[in-house]
Amino acid sequence: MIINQMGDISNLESEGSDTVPNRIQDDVRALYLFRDIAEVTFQSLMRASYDQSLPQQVTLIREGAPADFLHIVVEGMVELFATSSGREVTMAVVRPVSTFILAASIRDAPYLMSARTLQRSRILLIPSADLRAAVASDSQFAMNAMQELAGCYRSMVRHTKNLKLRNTRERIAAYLLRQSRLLGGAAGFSLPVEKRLLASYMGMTPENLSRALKSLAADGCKIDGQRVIITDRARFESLAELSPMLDGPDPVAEQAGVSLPPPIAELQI
Amino acid sequence: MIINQMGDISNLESEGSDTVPNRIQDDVRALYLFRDIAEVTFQSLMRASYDQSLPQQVTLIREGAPADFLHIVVEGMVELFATSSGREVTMAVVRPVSTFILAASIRDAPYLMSARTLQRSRILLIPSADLRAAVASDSQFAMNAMQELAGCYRSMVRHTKNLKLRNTRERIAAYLLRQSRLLGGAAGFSLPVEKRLLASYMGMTPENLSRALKSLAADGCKIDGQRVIITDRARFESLAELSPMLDGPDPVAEQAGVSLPPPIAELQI
DNA sequence: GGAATAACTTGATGATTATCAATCAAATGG
DNA sequence: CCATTTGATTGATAATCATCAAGTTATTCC
Repeated sequence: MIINQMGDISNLESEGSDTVPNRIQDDVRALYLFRDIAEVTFQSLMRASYDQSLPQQVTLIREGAPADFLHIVVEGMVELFATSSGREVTMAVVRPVSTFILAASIRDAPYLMSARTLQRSRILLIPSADLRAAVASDSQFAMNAMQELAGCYRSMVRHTKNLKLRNTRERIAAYLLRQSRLLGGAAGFSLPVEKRLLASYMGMTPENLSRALKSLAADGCKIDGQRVIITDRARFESLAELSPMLDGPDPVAEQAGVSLPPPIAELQI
Repeated sequence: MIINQMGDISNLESEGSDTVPNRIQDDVRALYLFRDIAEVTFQSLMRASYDQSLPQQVTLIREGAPADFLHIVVEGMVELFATSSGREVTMAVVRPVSTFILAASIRDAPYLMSARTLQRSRILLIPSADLRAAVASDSQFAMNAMQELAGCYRSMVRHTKNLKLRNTRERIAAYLLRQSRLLGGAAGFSLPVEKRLLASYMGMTPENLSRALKSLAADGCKIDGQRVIITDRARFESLAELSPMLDGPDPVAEQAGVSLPPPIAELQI
């Protein structure tokens, strides 16, 4: 295990796969990537993998480093971000149970994003070499990886289109309406991540996000802290102008570590 | 053949695959996607495919339509673009020999981008159903598709990082320096596409591109029409600040229809 | 619980970028 | 070849967005 090269990881608990609990194996098995693959393939991956618990605010991947592991978030929350000359932007936030940086592992190429824990997290690390061997030997696994990567690509295309075709206010409105739709059209929900991450993901400053959110009250959407309430759906929808080509539904975005988590539903009282 | 549904395609010459010339088959065969796949797989795809010649300015794909075909540009030039409420942005420009919209074909999902010819073009259409069947039956083909899609995803991640981490001027400088690097560090070259397309691809208006290009003369890069001359490499490099994580090299971008074409080299006299 | 930290908000200001309008240059099509 | 169209440039202006500098609220951690 070469984790300690990374410097700022301490207190880690790495263990052979025989210690990956069944509960976790079941969760991982349910991921699209592993669906219907041969049991022997899956077991060999589990056996080769490392299960580590990390505190909050630990950098587990630095962009540019060789992609030695496919990562799977089992507990907690991980931010994927990118940096350049001092600036930093959020590229995705990953919640359980999801893989991330599949593409780098498959291509045996350097990571294009960095990753840090936003909470105490439990991460399963599958060595990329084992992953590639498994993909080469199990054609169902190869098909799954192919489908997943095609989906990742399409999610990123959507994200790029959003950035280029909509301005700040439009991006926010569309995002909020998509969140509502993910909950079956719920009028109220809570934002899944801090606003600073949301702002960075959507390509704007926290200040502008704050102002824009406030201004949306006049268009049928009220925000109070983390809570969002769509007060005038018709009005808000006409503002947001959702379109299937920009706004999905996107079946892959959930599990593949390419966007933000789904919203948090209201408690039914 | 259902092409005529598309409305604005006329004068097309669709033909059975027995008429796809060997020269073209050889070019297609050389694409990474088809490398080392079984001859029977390749031949069945060629037999199922349509070879069409299209005039300039023909829309061959509309976003939202089902992805009935994988496209391969054999001659000419094709623009991939996206639209939303009246606005339109260039997502890629594809030159021979390259595939495009592989992800939609593989996923059997709607196209996320539209496509139109920028010149008189020759396009090979491979029915997506045949493509998926071939991928399912030929594991080498599946591996190639998987690798290609991983590369497409990574190219799009790079593009998104560029949009979010750099301002207009920085994006332009980095782009020009990348172009130079593609020609082995050539000081002079020509832009591969019209500036309006370049501007839109990089997420800015033609006016701003024009102004920024002019201003770069003071930083070591002179632009005259389509011609670019890096006059002070050291100075220009320190401005552009290329980084491997944003600027590649990106081995996939070439053949997969996810970015702009390479620059045009100077004639050696 | 209360201090300390971090996140969020708000206002003022400035930089960046888009839009509009006009001109100029280049390419296209009879 | 010339007329027409399309693309590129330039200047003036406006909109958008970022930055800076407070404040305020919320969270975290003894």
